[in-house]
Order: sequence, then C-alpha cells, then structure tokens
Amino acid sequence: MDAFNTAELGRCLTCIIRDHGLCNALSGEQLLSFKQIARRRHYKSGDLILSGDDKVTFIAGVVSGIVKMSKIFSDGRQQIIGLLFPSDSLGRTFGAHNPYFAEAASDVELCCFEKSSFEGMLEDFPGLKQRLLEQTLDDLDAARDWMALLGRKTAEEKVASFFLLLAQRSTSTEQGCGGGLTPDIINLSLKRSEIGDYLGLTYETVCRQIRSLSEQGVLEWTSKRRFRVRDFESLTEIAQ
Amino acid sequence: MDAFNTAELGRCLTCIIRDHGLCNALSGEQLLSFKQIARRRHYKSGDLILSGDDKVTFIAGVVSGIVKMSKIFSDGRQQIIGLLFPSDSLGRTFGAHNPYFAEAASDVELCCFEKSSFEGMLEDFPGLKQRLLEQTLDDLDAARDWMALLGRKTAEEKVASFFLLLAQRSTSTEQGCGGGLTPDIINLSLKRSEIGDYLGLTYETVCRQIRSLSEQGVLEWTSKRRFRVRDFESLTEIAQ
DNA sequence: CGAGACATTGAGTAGGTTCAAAGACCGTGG
DNA sequence: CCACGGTCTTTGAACCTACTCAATGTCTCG
Repeated sequence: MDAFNTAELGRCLTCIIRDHGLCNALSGEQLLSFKQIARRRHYKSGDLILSGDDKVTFIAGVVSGIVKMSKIFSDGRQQIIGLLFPSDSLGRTFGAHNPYFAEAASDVELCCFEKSSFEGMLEDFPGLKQRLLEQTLDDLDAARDWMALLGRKTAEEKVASFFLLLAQRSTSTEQGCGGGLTPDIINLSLKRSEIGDYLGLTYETVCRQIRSLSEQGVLEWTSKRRFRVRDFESLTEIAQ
Repeated sequence: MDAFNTAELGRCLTCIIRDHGLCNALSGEQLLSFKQIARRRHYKSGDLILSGDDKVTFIAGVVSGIVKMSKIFSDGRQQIIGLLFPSDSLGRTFGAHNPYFAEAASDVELCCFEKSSFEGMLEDFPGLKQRLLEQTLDDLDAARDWMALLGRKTAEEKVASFFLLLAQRSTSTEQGCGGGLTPDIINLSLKRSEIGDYLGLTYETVCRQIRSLSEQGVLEWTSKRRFRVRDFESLTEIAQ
C-alpha cells in the first residue's frame, strides 16, 4: 500500500474489526473507496435498527456492541434468529425486503453502507463478494446448528449452549485478549426473556436453568448480568 | 448462443432444472464448460449421500427427487435441517468439512461437480458466483424462518407449516404444472418419523396432528403417503 | 426513597413425550 | 395367490418437562 493512501485511511486502519469484518477483503485503493461511502451510526441499547417490513436501505458491519435479530409473530411470540457480534454484518444484500427485526441489545456502533453503493462495490471488488459469500455460508451453517438446538435439545442443554456461545464470542472481540482464552467475567447484555426468545424457552425456565447451572458449580454470578464460566469442561459437556 | 455450441449442449438445454438451478446463470460457452465437468449420479431412496464427517469432495444440484439434510446427536437424536428439492444445491462450497448428513429421501438424481473444479468455475464465471450468493442468502432466510417454527410454533402449527411447504415446493417442480397452482395429489416421500425430525416433534405427535388436520377437513388422504390439500386457506391460517 | 423494570421462586397445569400394543402396508417366497 | 415378516403407522394411557399464573424479591435511576 502506498503512503498516499495510508494517511487518508486513518479510521479504517485502526478499526477494531479491521481483521475480521468484510472490509478485511480490501486493501489500499479499494479500502479507500469503501471508506468514502461508509457512515458510522450509533444506537442506544433497545433502539430499533431495522423493522421487519422495512425496505432494505443499508448494509452494515457491527463495530461494537451486540445486535439481536428476531422474527415476531402477529400474536407477540418472538424468536431471536441470531445475535450479531462485532465484525458480523447486518442487512439483506440483493433482497428488496428485510425479513426480520434488528434491535440494539447493547449500545451499538455500526459501519453503514447505502445498499446500492454496497452492491456496486461487490461488483467492483470480487474479493469482497467472495468474502460475503463465505460469511453467508458460515452464517448458514450456524443457523442450521441452532435449528438442531431449537428442535432437539432440552432446556438445560439449550441454556448451557447459550452460555458457551457467549463465552466463545465474547472472547474474540470484547476485550481483545489474544490467544482464544475465555475472559474471566462476561457481561450479559440480554435479559432473561431475550435469552428465552433465543432458545425457544420462557424466561422462567431460563432462570431455573441458570440457577441449576450455578448450583452445579458451572457458572458463577457476580451480579444478575455478570458471570464467569467456572467449569468450561462441564459446560461443554452439558451443552452436547 | 451460436449453433456450434447448441448441438453439444444437448442434455443441459433440456434439463428440467435448467431454469431454476445454479446453471441458469450460464449460457453458451460457459454452460458448455460447466457440462464438461458435470457427472450425473443416481441414488436409491435411503442411500447416504454425504456423511457428517466427510471431507467435501463434490458439489451438486438436485435434478429430481428429494434430499434430506440432517444433524445427528451422539445419542441418536436427529434434526433435519433442510429438504432439498429439484434445482436446490448440495455441498459446502469453500469449506473443508461438511457439517451434516445428506440422505436420499426418495430416488434422487444429482448433477455433480468435483469441488475444486466447481470452485474454479466460480472464479471464472462471476455470474455463477453471484447466483450462488443469492441462493445462499435465500437459504439463510429460509433457515431463519424454520428457526422461528422450531422455537415458537405449537405442534399443530408446525405440522400445518410442513404440509404448506410441501404443497408449495411440490408445485413448482414435481409435475411442472405451470401457473403456481397446487397439484391435486401430493406424494409424501418422508415417513412420519422424518417429519418429526424436521419439526422437532415425535412421530406419534405428527400422527395425531395429521389426524386432527384431516378431521378438520384441511387435508385428505388417499393413502398413508398420498394426500391432497382440501382447504388451502385454513391450512395457511393454522400454519401462522 | 420510591417507582418501574427485571429476576426469582413456587404451585398447578398442559402440551407433547414415552411406553406399549395393535393395525396397515409392502415385498418376498413358498 | 396367499402367508409371512418386517417396517411403518395408528391409537391409547401414563408421565414429565416446560409453561402458566401469581407472588415476592432485587436492582437501577431519577
């Protein structure tokens, strides 16, 4: 990369998700044009980011925070179909409509692209399209894993799987502790009812299973929203 | 397309999935090179197509029949994570390992490509990659819809949703009846226990719900594996 | 300190599972 | 052609996991 660009790239080069986001597929000139069309947006915990019947107007990468995506039934039942962590991306490329809700589960910062500009970039930079394809394939595998959880796991297995996922995903980004180690204390940005909506359970059941895991010495809570995995091995085993 | 190619393309041009499969993104020369590396394979109902811990060696399009993909737990629990109908595609592009089982749910014909050749084609023909990306995004939306079903629908809603899906997918391909009409009689290629594994229910529950839908006059059975949707409106409504 | 949102806990219930037995279907071979 | 065996399906009864309803406890923030 030449010095001319480096200076202008500023924010992108030091961006925390630079190594993991879609933009990782770009460098130099490409990253610069990408940056031209990027706009940062901030959301407070609880803010609606996309409503289910919106036209899709933008595509975004999560820079910080956690975004929850969900389907909502007409009678109020709700299913969370995915959590987006930093470096994950949001928005339905090549689709006219967005089929689900997206809501900030904590304070969130997004790196947004106007949809048609983003799709233009995909045409111009094959590496970016390749990256999006691979990410989408990974998302599909993850969604199918979660289908197995929803269809066939018991409440205890579901709750254990959730905390396992959280421990794994919090590691890689939240406090940048390198070698894949679990950070001691994990911050839980979802409330009990949201965990229930993610796992296909009621919040009371989630409560009881959390208690049970604590009694077994697998989890340890320092407050209602902060915990530590005490016995990673057992947690993994219980989660199936 | 020039006459030179047309002659050689034979089978591809008359292929029943020509208008819906990935190959729809190709024409002329491109389709010809695609055909060069394609091999048809036939499976009998019940045959294993991919085992969960296989290295991925090929990518395929379903030409006829239905393929079921599933996750299997170590204790035997099973979750079907997707059914593949004609024109759907099978196999994990850009992944070293295949994360699920695939089994012929009826007699099946596949149009197979050796994985690395297929990935080569994706590089050579951007239209093909675009098509794969769009298909993957659609698959992801479908998987997320199914997550909502698994997590939040009742047994009755699940079973109704299943027959609705079947009615919709059987229409477009099975007997080529044009205008989106539901064919009268639908052939059920899954047994009750497989329907259960798809919906996260036991086969006994599936049985009881089928009976209930029949008693309500929504479905009509001509044999254990052949039925007709009698009241499409009610079925849609029950399915949520 | 008080209000409101969130979390915990208990008791009773129900939807779906489990277990068990009988019935239907299909291909095979006598 | 029919009897036989195996697999799949249906149905019933008992049970249990997770849900519902309700009351109480805890945290946070103005």
